[in-house]
Amino acid sequence: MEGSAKFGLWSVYIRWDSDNVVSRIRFVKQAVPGPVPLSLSQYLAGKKTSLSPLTSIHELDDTTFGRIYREVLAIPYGETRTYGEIAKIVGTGPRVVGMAMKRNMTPILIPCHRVVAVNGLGGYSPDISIKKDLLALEARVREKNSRKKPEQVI
DNA sequence: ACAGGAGTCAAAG
DNA sequence: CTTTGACTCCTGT
Repeated sequence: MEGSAKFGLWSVYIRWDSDNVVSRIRFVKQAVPGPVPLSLSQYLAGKKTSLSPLTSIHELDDTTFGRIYREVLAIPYGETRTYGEIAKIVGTGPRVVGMAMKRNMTPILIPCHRVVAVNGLGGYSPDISIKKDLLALEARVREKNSRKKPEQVI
């Protein structure tokens, strides 16, 4: 199945199968007719902080890229890590982490927007403003949720 | 083999 | 403050 959901000036195209395995997510300018998973539209609306039960087609094996994707998946909603931090955990260089992010077939699901440079945003395809907007959305939702339970703030 | 990245750090200008 | 260079190491060709 495939379709797209609006996100600001862009649309989020998604293709997935009946087992909730997502084979492609991509930002497009023109909407693609068709359904999207409920969890995605709720995430984009700031009503949900998890994309479950969706899973990515990417292998999370013990190759360098597999380990990188595993670490990126573990970054909590609303938080960020730097390329260098991920690289250190996985035991590789920061540029390799950037390379893995660029080749990520399922952005948002594997939250590469939460991986930033040590001194700024870092890059994002096809448009850096999408990364900024996703991080702003998560920060806003996280702020709203923490206001409900002040004690839970770290 | 080899070039080149969504990076990082330190040193120099 | 900005620029430059060394470092890194995996991937596609």
